[in-house]
Amino acid sequence: MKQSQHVQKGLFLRKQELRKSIELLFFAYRDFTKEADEILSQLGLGRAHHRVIYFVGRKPGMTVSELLSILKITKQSLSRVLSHLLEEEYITQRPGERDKRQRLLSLTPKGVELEARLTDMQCRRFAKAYADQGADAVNAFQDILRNMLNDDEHAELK
Amino acid sequence: MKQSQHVQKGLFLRKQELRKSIELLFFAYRDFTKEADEILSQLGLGRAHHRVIYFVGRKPGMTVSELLSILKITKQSLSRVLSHLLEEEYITQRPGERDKRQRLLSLTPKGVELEARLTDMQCRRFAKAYADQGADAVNAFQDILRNMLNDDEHAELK
DNA sequence: AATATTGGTCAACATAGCTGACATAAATTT
DNA sequence: AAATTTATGTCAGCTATGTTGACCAATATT
Repeated sequence: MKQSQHVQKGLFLRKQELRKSIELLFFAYRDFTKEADEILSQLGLGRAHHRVIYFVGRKPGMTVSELLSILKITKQSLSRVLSHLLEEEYITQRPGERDKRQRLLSLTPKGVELEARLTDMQCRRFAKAYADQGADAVNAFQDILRNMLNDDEHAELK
Repeated sequence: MKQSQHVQKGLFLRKQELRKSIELLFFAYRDFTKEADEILSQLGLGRAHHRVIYFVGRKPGMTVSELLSILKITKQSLSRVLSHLLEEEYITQRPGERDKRQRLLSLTPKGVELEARLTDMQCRRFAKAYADQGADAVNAFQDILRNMLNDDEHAELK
């Protein structure tokens, strides 16, 4: 009986620990995104626009298909956001060289500026969160996040 | 010149590292929530319902105000979700004892069951992510998430 | 020449946020 | 006792971001 109580208590503590992790992730993600969301909303943009600008900024000349497979949203959802970014001249497109159907997407100077502003902001938040931690801690943090990913996807990050 | 190039390169690497963190967080959060979202959508519920069930489950007898201040959404948004959960009998309410205006919220057995199912699932994902890591790593992970929170909020988690 | 791929477009819908205005009941303060 | 604050509800309407399904056009590949 003593033994099973001990096990029970152990499981309970572990469960509490895991619930705390769930909550931390929820609140951390919310606070993390909020700052950028505020800037974006002043510009009449949303988080969906941010994602597009971010990933196009990371890989200029990216195609619509590539973007779709990263974002995992429908063509229609992306199309709405992308047309807006083209109209507002955050993004430019040029036809693919080998395949002329493709639209190779890049940031305009205006897009580069916004991307840098938002990314710098988010990098600063990470830098601050990492500041009092050693290299081992940062690696552990990244490893754990990587472990949370679905195994079958994200080949490039694993 | 050599020196400034070195500094430049250092900054560049650090920036890349921080961008990787941004991406990891984005993908990890997406994969983390997806699993529960699928269950929920089969039941005609969404992530907003999940949050309510989760936090009411964590603290039975919670009031609407408390919930509002945790979730930081508007009364109207919460009201929609909450009425649905009451109708579908995932949640019950009783008037407050000292203050009869309050609605003290609790899970019904049906609500308890769903909460457990979803929380267990998310706990399992964390347990898996923590599995090959030591206690130091787990603590570092949680500390870094805590550092990402806005300082002025989340007194209970800090 | 047939088929597959890349991409766009239209219509309609759902979810989950938001705002503003106003109502009611109960508790607290003056 | 009256006034104010608090906890909550409700109505109407808006926005952002996701969804589905149907269909079209241009271009590549076989």
